[in-house]
Amino acid sequence: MTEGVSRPTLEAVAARAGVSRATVSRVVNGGDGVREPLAERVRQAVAELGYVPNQAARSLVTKRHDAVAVVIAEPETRVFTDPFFALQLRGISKELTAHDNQLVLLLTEGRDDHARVARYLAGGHVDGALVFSLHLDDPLPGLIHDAGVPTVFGGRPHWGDQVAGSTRPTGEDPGVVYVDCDNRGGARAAVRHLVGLGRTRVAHLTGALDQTSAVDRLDGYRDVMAEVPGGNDPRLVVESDFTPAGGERAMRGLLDRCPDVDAVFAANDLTALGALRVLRASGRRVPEDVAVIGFDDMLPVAMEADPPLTTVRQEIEEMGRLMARLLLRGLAGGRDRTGTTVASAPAGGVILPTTLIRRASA
Amino acid sequence: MTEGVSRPTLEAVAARAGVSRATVSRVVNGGDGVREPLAERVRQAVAELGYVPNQAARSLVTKRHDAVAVVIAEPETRVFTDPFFALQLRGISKELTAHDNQLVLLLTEGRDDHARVARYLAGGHVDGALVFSLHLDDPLPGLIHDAGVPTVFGGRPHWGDQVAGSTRPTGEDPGVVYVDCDNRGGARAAVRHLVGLGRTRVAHLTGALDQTSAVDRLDGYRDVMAEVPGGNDPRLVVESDFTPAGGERAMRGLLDRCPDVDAVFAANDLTALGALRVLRASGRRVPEDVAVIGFDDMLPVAMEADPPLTTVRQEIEEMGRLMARLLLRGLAGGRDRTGTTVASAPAGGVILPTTLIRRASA
DNA sequence: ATGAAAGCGCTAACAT
DNA sequence: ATGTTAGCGCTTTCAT
Repeated sequence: MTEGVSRPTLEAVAARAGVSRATVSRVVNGGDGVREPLAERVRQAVAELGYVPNQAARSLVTKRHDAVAVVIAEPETRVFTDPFFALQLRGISKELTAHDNQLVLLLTEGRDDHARVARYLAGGHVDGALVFSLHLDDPLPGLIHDAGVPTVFGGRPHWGDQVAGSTRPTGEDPGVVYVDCDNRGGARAAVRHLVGLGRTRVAHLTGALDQTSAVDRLDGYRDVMAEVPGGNDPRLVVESDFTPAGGERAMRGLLDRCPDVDAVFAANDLTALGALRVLRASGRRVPEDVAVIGFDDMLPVAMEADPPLTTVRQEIEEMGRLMARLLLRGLAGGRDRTGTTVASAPAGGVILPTTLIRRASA
Repeated sequence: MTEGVSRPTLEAVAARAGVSRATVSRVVNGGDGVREPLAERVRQAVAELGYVPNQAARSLVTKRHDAVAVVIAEPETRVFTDPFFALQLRGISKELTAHDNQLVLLLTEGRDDHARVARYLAGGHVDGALVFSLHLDDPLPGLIHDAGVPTVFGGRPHWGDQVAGSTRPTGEDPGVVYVDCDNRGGARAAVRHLVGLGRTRVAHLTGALDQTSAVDRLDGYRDVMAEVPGGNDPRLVVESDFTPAGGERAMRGLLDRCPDVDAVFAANDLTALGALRVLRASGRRVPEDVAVIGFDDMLPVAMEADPPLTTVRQEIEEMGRLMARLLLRGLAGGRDRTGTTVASAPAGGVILPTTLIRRASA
């Protein structure tokens, strides 16, 4: 661990090139309005001295940081057993990098961290925030909103959508920007596929219902089942929690109450995995006796399952990219001279499509 | 996406409290040498105005950033199908947060990104770096070393350890600090367990051998097998790549050449998963006919495998914490008045122990 | 113990 | 087109 000596400043470059600081600054920041021979001399000096601008000094005057925070609020362990966030991060990172922005990662483990994050965001260290908050009762979105930082949410946030039955939730804050996948549409496609297979007793193992994704998938299931004769048997819906253990539990309960079930739509791949195991243990064959579909296309789980899982894929990385792009666009487009951000990002949500991936389980 | 108005400055707080800027600064930074009544007035003003220090201005004078970069160099997809980095990140984040440091995440996808990262690090935006680079031929560690930023590596880096047979690799750069798990010892424990079970034909499916972890695990396997009669049959070692598909391929090859194999130590859980499937397809029972052990204790893979996987667990999150702690300690301890870092972090590597987790597969 | 003042390195008016 | 200059908000001597 060695420390370099103090780095050259604009001043030093200016001296070396025999110009003023302002000229160097111009060249370094794009070089408009500097004649070529001079600009070249400056670039020379920059290269020779290995000059790198001091970001702190720059931010101090520009009030820009070229940095955005990624806030992941997840007290549960799910984040860390699921490549979901890793993929989102990759997408975000790629997009940010392409626009010379840095990614400041803020992980929160619970209530205590919320204050810290809110303070950081309110402190104006970053130009904007990308926020993941999966739980309906999470105060973080509100805190962040109050912090007044331009924000894009990952996954539909909960505000004011008590009416779970509507396609576009009522009371949605028009100023809130978010990116999500088409949970409801994906669920519909899955259940339709099952019904199309001729299955008549199609069950649903839900996700944790304090997350909008779980609610939306349940809604999608109901959309289709409402049109199927005998499809609204409430016993076919079992609440679970997105985990394999939860999937097992739910599947066992389901088998008890509805031994005649011939298809299962699980809220995610992990849940499907648990269901698969219980089905196997019960002597049922998949997909012959019971067809199973998951959600996420979480690799390697889906592909390595036995049998390989038919599932609804969401383009996770693309969601990340999109979030970053929306935020950056908002930042670039915004800000009139009073410092107020001009509305330029699309308000409301952007929903990415899902695709049904057919493998062996359904 | 709304923008707040400009935030209060030190000046404003000073005016409000009726003191000088210097006094406010003292209170904000710990408050030594300010008498209580006055200090309290300042704290009042800070609270009333909701003052948060401007980090850019502060960094400009202190030359500290209270931020460290986490560099993850991983062109492969492995990072994103494996909760490994997510867990490390969590550990790092916790430790950093506890010391009021921010985490700047730098993901690299290939050579192009290396220059960018090197520039960023050399640019003095962060106080130090935590670097993950899994591949032996990766130029990044070298670049980072040249950048002169205090650094702690995750996983033993490759420099000068061509002599794979020694416990402490010769030629190890004494200035390099890294944290790793005891890959070799863990491998030994796994293989010893297999041998203790009475297995005589114990095979090893290696990881990608351009990664030190794979090499070390192979070495551990060889350590034990060298003492077993007939243990150095080269056909029992099959090169693989840490993926399930690779595990399948390797296992098939192994079965062809050594149908009498009765135990397999896979370089990681994913590889074991592939092996498990091939074994099942070949009609062999696990563990009765062939015992299988993995490495990582990667959940949910290991626990949800069929049968649940006996494996070598490494404390991934703890490794992350430790890396951060070492870096921070080096930063805090270091720096005499000339700005040169005083050696205070332990040179060389810190190796965390592994534990064998017994489940059903061996 | 407190205040006054000098920058940290940079950008952005404003001159020329 | 280029140079001069005034800060950005903070910490840190140096006086008092």
